[in-house]
Amino acid sequence: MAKTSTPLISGDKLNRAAQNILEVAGQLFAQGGYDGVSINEIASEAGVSKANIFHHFRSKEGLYLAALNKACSHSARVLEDKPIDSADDPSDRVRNFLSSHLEVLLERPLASRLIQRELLDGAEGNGKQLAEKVFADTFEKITEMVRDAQAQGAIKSTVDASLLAFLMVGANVFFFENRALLARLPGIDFAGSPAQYSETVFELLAHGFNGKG
Amino acid sequence: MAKTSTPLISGDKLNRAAQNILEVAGQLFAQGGYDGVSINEIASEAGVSKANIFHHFRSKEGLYLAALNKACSHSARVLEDKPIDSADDPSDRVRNFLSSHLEVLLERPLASRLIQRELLDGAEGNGKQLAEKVFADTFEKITEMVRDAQAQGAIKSTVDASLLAFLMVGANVFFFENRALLARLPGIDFAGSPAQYSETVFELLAHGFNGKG
DNA sequence: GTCTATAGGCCGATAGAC
DNA sequence: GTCTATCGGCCTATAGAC
Repeated sequence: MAKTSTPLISGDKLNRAAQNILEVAGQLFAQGGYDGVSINEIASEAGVSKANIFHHFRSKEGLYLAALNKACSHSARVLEDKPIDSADDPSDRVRNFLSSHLEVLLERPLASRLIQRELLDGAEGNGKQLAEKVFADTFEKITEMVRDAQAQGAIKSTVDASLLAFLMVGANVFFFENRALLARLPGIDFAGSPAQYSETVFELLAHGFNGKG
Repeated sequence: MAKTSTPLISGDKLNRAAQNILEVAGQLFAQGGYDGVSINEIASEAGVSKANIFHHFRSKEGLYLAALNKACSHSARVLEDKPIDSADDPSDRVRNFLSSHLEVLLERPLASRLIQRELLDGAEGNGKQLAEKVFADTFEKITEMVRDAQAQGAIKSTVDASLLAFLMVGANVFFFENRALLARLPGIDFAGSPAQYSETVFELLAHGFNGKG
């Protein structure tokens, strides 16, 4: 269990005004994307002048990176704190991961969205590297958990651990990104309840759809 | 099998120059998003003047909608044509869907990306409705396929058909969106081969990870 | 640290010649 | 149908008073 805890330094020693700007910027960037939000809007929403923003942050890109950095720090820290390994049964650890991970995504939806957005359409550069590190770390952690479960005989050794990890993360992210649309479609039982979704996904992944059960 | 074939009229009666503009615009919008691409860039890339674009298309938004419409038409038509139902074994139909759907996504990656982008960050409006219709139709079609397979005893009746459909679409979309990053991560066998990915996902979904197999 | 004022540039969209 | 030239507006970023 190597601990490569690159700190992903957040804006911790910023004063109240700067923190406020960062907070507002994070929300707006998450909703509108980098190009879709102007410094004017952020200034207006934060109740400060445009020049004040440029006093606290080098440039629009600097502000964006600071907001993304904050979101990534939060996401990494929360996943680190979640006691996934607390359960004794390795199968329960997988079950717990599925629900915990989805809860983390839903807990701070705008931070999650900011990271997802950067992964999907961010230009190559500092921002994308940050977001990709969050993705890779999450992915690595869950892959490791699957391998442990395989070593203990709770998961078939024939299953590709990274594939199962990828499917689990994907199932959660896909639910997170499409939950609004899902709720509008008719006849979807799991749309409104993340906990129910997690449990049903676990059952399906565990036992498969094959047969007449 | 109700056939609600709303045509999603594409720019079929456009002349060569306009088609060219539409093609270029579709590519650039897919890569950069609506706000990330200017009419100047499209004009330059297409080899025409900016005024010419406004001659053929009412506005920037009109051009964007035409490009999105074209992508949606393609996506809907291809899914309609794919002979998913050709297999006799309902289990094979599910297997075929997984690989066919992923192939469709990868066949025209920019069109797929344009639709995905609109689903994720598009403002409420005509564009989002178009993209959501494509999503909903795909989702409905595959749900129906799962229900058929259940009726024939190939899939457990206890499985939630819409959940399985959602997981299958999600597994493919998540692979499509993250394939570049996936290829950069170490130790991922399925990253470079969509066919292998589809097959492995099918096996896992069919039999589950439970047990010592 | 916070503000007003403004520089300088690119934007979407239009006018009008050919 | 295609162009050049241009308009008014909004953008990021800076200057300088307080």
